Amino acid sequence: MAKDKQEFVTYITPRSEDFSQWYTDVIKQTELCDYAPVRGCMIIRPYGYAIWERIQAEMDARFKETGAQNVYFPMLIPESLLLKEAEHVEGFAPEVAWVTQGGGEKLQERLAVRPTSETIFCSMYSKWVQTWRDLPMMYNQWCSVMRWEKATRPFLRTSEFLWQEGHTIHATAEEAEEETLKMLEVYREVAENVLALPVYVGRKSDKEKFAGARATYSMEAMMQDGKALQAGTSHNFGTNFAEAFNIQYQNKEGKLTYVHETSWGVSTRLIGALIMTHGDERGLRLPPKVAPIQAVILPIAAHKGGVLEACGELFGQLKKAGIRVKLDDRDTVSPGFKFNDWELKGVPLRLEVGPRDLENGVVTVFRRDTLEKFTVPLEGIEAKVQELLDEVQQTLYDQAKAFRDERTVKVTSLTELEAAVQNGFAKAMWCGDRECEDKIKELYNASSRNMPFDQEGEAFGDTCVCCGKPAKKVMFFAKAY
RNA sequence: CGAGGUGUAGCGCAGUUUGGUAGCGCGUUUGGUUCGGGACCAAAAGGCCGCGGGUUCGAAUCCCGCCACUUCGACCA
Repeated sequence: MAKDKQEFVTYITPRSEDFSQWYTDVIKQTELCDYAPVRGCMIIRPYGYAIWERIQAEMDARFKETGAQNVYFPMLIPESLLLKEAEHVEGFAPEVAWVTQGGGEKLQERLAVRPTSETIFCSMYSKWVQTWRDLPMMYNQWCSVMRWEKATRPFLRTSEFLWQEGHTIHATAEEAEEETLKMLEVYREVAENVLALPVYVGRKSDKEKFAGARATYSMEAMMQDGKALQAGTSHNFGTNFAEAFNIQYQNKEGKLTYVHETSWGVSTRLIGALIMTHGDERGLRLPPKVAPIQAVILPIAAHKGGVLEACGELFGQLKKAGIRVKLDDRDTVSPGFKFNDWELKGVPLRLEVGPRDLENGVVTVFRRDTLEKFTVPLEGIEAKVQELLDEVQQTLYDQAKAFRDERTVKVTSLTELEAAVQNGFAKAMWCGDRECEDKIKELYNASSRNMPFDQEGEAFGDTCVCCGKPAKKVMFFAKAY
């Protein structure tokens, strides 16, 4: 035991030095995932999957409240189906993986490994929908999709990724738009209240919208290197797909009418967002509401009498109070190792129980968010832990929001925009022309993110940041993942 | 797909310039002492040096080809 080693030693690359390397280090050391022996694919390991399960649980409960039902559709989509909607094909064709052979025989028609499932949902809608009484139909599926990405990065962009895709059809344009916005709001609420990720919600430009959509809405989060991460999307397709797939119902007047369709999705990318938003020099910091382990109990000098017993009792108390708690009673590693291990893994609270604590009837608590260490009486510990968890949740959100707000800059010239996107978001007035988006991308490698809903209230000028022509749109620009 | 970079023990790397038969740190195994911030001592195990070909008495090292990974661009949840 080296007594002189009092200071915390980091084993990961500092964020400030190389953010990418820091991200890679954190992922590796926390054992969230590993690279698979398959091009661009990753293996999600137990700890990473546990986080995904928490996200799933929170999302799924809300989906059900909105009336969406879970279903499962096939992974393979016949080429003819995929080709039916022109814009959709054009958008996805470059990144589709194909199955051309089965059981040693060449297939008559090749099958796409789904990059997304609109087309196969549509093929079924056309059979299922007869009358206005059948509407709306609201489905969701948890599955994986595959996109043959050129450059991949764990959780942020992999060839295959886990996600949730909701697909709904409605009788009217109004209902479809309402659904699209409602689901975006569900995403925002989970992102901010559960994941502690402050997001900007708004509408995508035509350039950036989903292939085949009439309108795409997104939530955009800011990572600690100032880059934007699209953390969830909700699309309104209008009757685009309905026309291509002939999805019609008989309305109350007995007239055949096209349905209005939506889809919405979030993916394991949210885990990447958690890491890149909350992580620090010691690794991951998980908001208590998504943390698979909210508090870890560490026995100190466990070989001494009474310590393990006290830990076991504390564990039982907290578990009974509904806290996701873990007792780390490994006798193979030192307490110092465990401190670092759980800090790296982002567990919000650490409860140390040693002989000294027992003498005083307290536990030593360490907050992962503020790195504060203090003692708390064993008496009434459940309530105190719950209170601390709530505080950590709030602090992480507040820190992330302060960071984002500070780095979101209103700009009125390209010079200002260039400076702003170096370490955050530029909020600018924009004429709405594709040419200006392209130019900003070309010059500064920044893309349009989305337009806030309250355009009137947010406006701060009337000329385009790029071309100087009249502009009514407020748009966020940023470098993006 | 364009431009770089890297492939050597589970992980991180040195060795390649100037060819001579495989090294370091961490981890792992065994034993002992430890335990309030990544413990210490001792011993041990672990290699198709990315793949294929060539040059050479001899190749991790030189030459040719391929593959994989990776960074930055273009494309994307």
